[in-house]
Amino acid sequence: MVQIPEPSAPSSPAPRSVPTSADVARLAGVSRATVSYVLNNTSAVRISEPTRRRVHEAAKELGYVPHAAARSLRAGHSLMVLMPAPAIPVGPLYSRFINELQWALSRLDYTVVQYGTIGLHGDDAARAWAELRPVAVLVPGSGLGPEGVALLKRSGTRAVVTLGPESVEGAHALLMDHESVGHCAGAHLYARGRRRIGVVVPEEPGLDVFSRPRLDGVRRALHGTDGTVTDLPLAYEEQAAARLAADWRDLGLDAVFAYNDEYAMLLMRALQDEGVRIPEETAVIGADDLMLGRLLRPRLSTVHLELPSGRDLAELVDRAVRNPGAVPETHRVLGATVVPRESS
Amino acid sequence: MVQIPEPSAPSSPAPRSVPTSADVARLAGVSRATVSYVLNNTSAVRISEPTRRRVHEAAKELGYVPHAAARSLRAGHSLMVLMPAPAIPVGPLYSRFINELQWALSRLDYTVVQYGTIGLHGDDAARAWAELRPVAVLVPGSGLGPEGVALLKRSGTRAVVTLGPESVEGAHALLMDHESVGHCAGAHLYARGRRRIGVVVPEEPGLDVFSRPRLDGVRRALHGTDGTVTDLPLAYEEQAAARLAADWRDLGLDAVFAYNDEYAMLLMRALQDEGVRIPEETAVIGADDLMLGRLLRPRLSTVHLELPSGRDLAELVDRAVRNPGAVPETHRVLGATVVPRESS
DNA sequence: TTGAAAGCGCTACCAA
DNA sequence: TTGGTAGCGCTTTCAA
Repeated sequence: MVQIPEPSAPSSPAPRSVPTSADVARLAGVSRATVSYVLNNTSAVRISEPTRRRVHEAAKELGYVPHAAARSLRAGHSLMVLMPAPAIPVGPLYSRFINELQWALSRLDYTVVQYGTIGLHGDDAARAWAELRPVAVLVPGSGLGPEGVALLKRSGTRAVVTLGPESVEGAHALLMDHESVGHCAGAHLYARGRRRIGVVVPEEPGLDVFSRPRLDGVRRALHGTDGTVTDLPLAYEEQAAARLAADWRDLGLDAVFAYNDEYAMLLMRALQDEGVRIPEETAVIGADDLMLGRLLRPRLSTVHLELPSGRDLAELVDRAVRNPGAVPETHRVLGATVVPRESS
Repeated sequence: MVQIPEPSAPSSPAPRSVPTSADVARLAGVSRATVSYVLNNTSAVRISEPTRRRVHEAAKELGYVPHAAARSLRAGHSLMVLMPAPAIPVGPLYSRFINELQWALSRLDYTVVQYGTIGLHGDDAARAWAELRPVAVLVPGSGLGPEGVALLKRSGTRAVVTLGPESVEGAHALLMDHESVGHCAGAHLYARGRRRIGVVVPEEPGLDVFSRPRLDGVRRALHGTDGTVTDLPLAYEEQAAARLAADWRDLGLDAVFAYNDEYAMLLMRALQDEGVRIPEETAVIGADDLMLGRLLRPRLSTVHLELPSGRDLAELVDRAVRNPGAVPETHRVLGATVVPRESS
């Protein structure tokens, strides 16, 4: 435990302590109860106007700020919605989604907190979250098991919502089915007459949560046809891409689903440098529909992802919080549609 | 205020309340004090092994999780380091930095919390942060004034650190001087013999915090020379770039600093589509040194940014927390160096 | 209209 | 080695 020294050093000018509602009460010449009534605009109680003014002035003079922990301790609950902070760099798509969600939740009076839980896994993470007694927990990705959900609920969390590939017992689920992304891409390539399809699988750790299902999706799309699927491990580096491109013709592929637009750009560049003609020799398709892809030549075909609207998710959370006994909802929320452009 | 109904609905199976340390004590047949000693491994007190076991078993059986708010209320402080969650989509550079910082701070026993404060501004935001009684607050960008800092400090925050263009009275400052980024780029282009230099200024709101200083930096680099600087407002859209490119030759520019690599790619593509030869007719340089730039043809020159290491910042925070009376430190932390490639 | 006081869950002091 | 208990800051019931 970190030792925090008391502010006894003579260097600090005026280590006077943090003002409490009692200080405000004293200065205003009223009781703490009155202070609370005034500052919270308690409607059940009428306080005379002069008193209100005195309290407000005292609070302002002292720079009084209420203590959230004390308040929620007393209240027995907070309106905190907790999300683990993403451990991997996250694209503009997801950033936008988070922002929208925060906005929508704050309109409903909730407070969104992203909690950095790097290094904690599974139930340890769940326990750490539970210590904060959030009213709801939103967990992107996998990693939270049924035990974690149970733990949270026993600690008073009224709604647990997962955003990930699969639903978890006891939790609401927003199924982001990345398998469908792969399926989309695979079906598209097959429809375009491609038969030997490569699928880039990023070597970066943490991305397998998405890349595995995307690969599986392509496999499913090609299942029972005369097409084949080859997985292509690839690190997000120029040389790795160059190596892959050098061997390209030996692989005998006529199409590739490159995991996402960024990997697609990386690979496409390497292929072009190697003289592979796109889309004639090899069709390329990415995913995420980044601006980036429109700027490539040939323009990159992609799979457009439709994330749930922040407002919808906020409403789901609110509903779940108000009715914690209800049976968990499960929604498929990842709309995947092909945006055909020039590269496929 | 959102009304949270008591779990009285018959639908919820067992709305038994959240176990407290008193419950654990009761089940283990010991006092709450003993429970606290055991679960916190208090070294000043020796508890017999059988008792320890009983307590641990009881805690596990009940699924007991301590209540962070109660603990920090009692302790008088928390080890929470608060950051406002970024409101704009943030690049991989910054994501990496945040992660590193979180990791480093958690090694020092701090807990990093990103607090969503969309819609709150200036002192309102500061007040909202202060309610959580964080031990330290890290504020990227501008937007926090001296009053906000004072407010936080009066509420017990022991360290306020800003990461932004300018230092704020009373707070430690990590000066991210984007002016130097522009200066770098401008000096580079001038050295390459360019004289009529355009500077892309994104029209997206929220980016002016960075774009303004970058523009100023270019101006400073060219000040007192025979070079000229023209600002080029540009939205991050294909058509906007196409319009700008269509007028390009009329502008009579021989170089452009495109704010960052993404805008550089957008503009470069539009220019190439317009038949403008790069770098012969117009030199292009971006910033951020994204992978992206290396994949363009010609390869994009860029300004590489060196953010402070998360570990260093974590140590600054720790130092500041332990010695809150000390005079605020100010560090310039944004290393900017040109990476010349083929586009300039 | 205002005040006194209980108590949220926890830790740490003091006593046994 | 263990237990009793005060009190962190706040809200809210009950009395005045």
